Amino acid sequence: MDDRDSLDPGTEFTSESSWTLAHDSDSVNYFFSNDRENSILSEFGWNLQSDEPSRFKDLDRIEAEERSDSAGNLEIQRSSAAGPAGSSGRGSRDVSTTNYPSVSSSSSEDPPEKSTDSGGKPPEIPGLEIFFSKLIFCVALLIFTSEIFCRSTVKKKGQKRIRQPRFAFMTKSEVDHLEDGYRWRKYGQKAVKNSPFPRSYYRCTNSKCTVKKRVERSSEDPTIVITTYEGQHCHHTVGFPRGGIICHQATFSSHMTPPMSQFIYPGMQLPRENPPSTVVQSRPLPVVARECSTVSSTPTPQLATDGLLGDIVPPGMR
DNA sequence: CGACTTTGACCAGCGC
DNA sequence: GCGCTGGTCAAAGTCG
Repeated sequence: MDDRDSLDPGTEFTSESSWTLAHDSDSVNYFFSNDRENSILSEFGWNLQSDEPSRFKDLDRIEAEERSDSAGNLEIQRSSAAGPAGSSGRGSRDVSTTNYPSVSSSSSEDPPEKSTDSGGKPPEIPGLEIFFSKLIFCVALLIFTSEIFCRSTVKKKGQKRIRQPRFAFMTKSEVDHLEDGYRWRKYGQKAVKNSPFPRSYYRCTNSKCTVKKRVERSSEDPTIVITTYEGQHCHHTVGFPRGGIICHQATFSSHMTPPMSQFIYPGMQLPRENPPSTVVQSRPLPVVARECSTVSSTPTPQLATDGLLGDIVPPGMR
């Protein structure tokens, strides 16, 4: 029996802007995707990838496919169809901006990132970009950690390398290494087959912590950063540079099953099991894998006034 | 000077 | 066994 069941993966809870946590019960990987094209995030040009959860594959399968098939796609749905067009990978993405509505995250009609050409300079809002980057990762990480602690890793004798549960997040970002509340030390970088972009390897700087993460750009859409976490943190997050500290409520241990409510701030809507301020709207999900939950978060486009995470982190958690 | 990044070398796993 | 690839190590370099 799996503790993760406490999350009730079948539960659907959603709100105005919903993110989908796709959960393939046979694998250990979870993917977030934004399933509303006009969600606030995508309005700002920031979106987790929208896709049918069923199209997401677990990482091991992805890797197997990558190995066996030169065309090994990560099944990343492009939000800007032309891929690398025009811009050379990192740092090149425009925060599409002029008025948000023009962005429709996952549709193929998106023109390739055009940028500054038409008329005036599009107003850049790096603050927003950073803000939503952090927002996305904060929320994703919260769920991720809550999930990851629900799973105990069984060590087998003789196994040389124990692969811990891994979780991948795809985020539209021009920043490769997105802030997630922990401090990381880079320990390697490798060129990846079939990708022009290198993959970076990070380890949590906490000496007792074995969590690793890999960061790479999608070869199909360089604006997408794929971050893969492996392992579990055994410590609190560190503060963000501007003073916020997130999710320090839980003292993590491998056998814990932290309820989602431990990680989710009051503004967020929670699964049914976690009553506080739960507002559940039943809403048909587009295509739902065997198990799929929609985790809501209602990010307001309002910018933080007291730090980039100021309005992400609930007051009680600061 | 410590923390962190860079980067080439090395090792292990896997498919052929 | 061999070669390819991913993952890690560790020395050197960089930065604040």
